[in-house]
Amino acid sequence: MPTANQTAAALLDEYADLVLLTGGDPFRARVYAKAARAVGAYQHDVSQLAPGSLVQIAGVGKSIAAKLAEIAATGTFSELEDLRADIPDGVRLMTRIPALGPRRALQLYRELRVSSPEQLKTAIEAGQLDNLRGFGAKSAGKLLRGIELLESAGDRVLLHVATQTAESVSTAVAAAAGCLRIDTAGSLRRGAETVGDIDVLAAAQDSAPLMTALTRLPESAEVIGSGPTKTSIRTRTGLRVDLRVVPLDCWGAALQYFTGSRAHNVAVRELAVRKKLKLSEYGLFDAESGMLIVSRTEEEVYRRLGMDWIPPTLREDTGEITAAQRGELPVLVSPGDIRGDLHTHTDLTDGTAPLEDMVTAAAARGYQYYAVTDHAPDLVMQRMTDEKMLAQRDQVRALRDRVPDFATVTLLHGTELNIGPDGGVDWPADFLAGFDICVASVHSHFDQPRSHMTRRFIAACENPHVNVIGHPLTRKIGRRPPVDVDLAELFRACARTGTALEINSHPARLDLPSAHIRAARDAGVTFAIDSDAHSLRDLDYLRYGVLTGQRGWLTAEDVINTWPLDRLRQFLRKGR
DNA sequence: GCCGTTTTCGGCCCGACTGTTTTCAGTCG
Repeated sequence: MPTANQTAAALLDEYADLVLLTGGDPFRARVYAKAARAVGAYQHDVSQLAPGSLVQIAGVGKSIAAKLAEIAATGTFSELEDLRADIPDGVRLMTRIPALGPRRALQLYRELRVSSPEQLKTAIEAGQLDNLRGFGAKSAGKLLRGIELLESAGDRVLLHVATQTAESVSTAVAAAAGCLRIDTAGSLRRGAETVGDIDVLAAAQDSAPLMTALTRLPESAEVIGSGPTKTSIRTRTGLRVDLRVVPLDCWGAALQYFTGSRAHNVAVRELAVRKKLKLSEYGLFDAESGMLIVSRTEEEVYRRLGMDWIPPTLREDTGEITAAQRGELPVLVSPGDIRGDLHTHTDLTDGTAPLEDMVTAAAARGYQYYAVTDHAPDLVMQRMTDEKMLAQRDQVRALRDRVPDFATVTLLHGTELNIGPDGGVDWPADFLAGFDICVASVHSHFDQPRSHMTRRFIAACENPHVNVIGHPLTRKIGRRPPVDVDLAELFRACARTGTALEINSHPARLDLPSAHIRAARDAGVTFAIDSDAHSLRDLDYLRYGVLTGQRGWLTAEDVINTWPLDRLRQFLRKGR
């Protein structure tokens, strides 16, 4: 996705927020927020498009097209600057405090001149909210806790952390009396990169025992709210968990609704309205008579709306609804399609488990092939040498011959090369030729300017022994930004040279990110979904990479480690 | 501000919970 699109999307989004904050038309704000999403996900660079082409983007009309053109020319647009002058940036930040929305943030600014979370904290402590209409003692306490939460930052957690919490909550609630069914919904079910809160859906006649099971969890630190259909807690680690309980009869409609995303749901509901129907978490109804039509399964709900069932990982309102209506949804890559892992480490470098243990675990997972790819000498702290690498190769060959232990899994000996500042790698061609597979990754010099970084990656792709570019953007979620590389150029180079891009499955990486995968696939790139395991447990991270690939609309055909070994080997020869 | 298998104007997704007020607005998902 072009960077210019992200910039333009952020400005449109900010404008939508400021419209709400200044008491403007909420429908106008929604239109801008919707246009921001569409621009952010658009495949072409909006700064290079004429207004006539800009209106092709869903949700962009003449007026927003003009603003996009203004952004391309000046980096901003005048209406946004007017609102920015009207209201301090801190007021927008105040709306990120839980329980404080645009209306009351504006009230606080107008009546108390409070314009940041810090100032709000001071004002509450000074008792300035006591005489403010609409604010009571409870509001003050709630806002104070909300400000603390905002200050403690880290408001979203990585996928594996959320998964663990969700599984522990689900186990406890499922054991409550009368729980008929339970599943995780929300962004976790959609396989999003990070999770802000955990949504669990359960079915029961009587919800009370389930709600009690949730609030009495040992990890529950605070009950945020509790009613007959919905209870919310905050865990000791600060993670919010929402439990919704519905009758079994409306399971499908409820699961559809609570899975989201919000953008997807809004689009689906608008579609329902156009068909004279009404969709809620309780079912799909005839709008006029109020008669229930379907509600038991998601498949029925989507079918009755005139489309195929949409996998949760696609539900982001980025074209999946149209594709489902036309019966053109891709058959997504699934965990069962994965025949092997092509990027793993052992304790020869920075892994924690010995070769044989890793191979045993891989065989137990039913893999048909498995590549050992320890680090190469240029990462000096790994202390790799030619001799150590060749000795490992002998060990791998010996294990390969140990029938019947490893008769079912073909072992590949590989390495994870380091892409140096100028695109060179650790070894010359004759030594590289001895490997079955070479992954190559950037591990340093992250701040090179775009043109240099792009040349660096392309040089690696053009190396006839480099098969996979590992964690291409080298970002770490919430900790290290992505490198600045011309992605369109990189994708072209990968397609041209027969080099796959990795989808690194580590939950802190998820790299290549799903936002870029579709564009890469459209450019003819193939992918390797790898665990980059440094321990036995890490092998299981592969499932997060599969979710990421699904979010990028990938089929098994797009992923080289779903291919049979013969076809994979031919790809790894890279035309040599 | 956008959009049309009712429409070029008049709509724009829907419901639960909370706090404060006393019938409802604001916030959230």
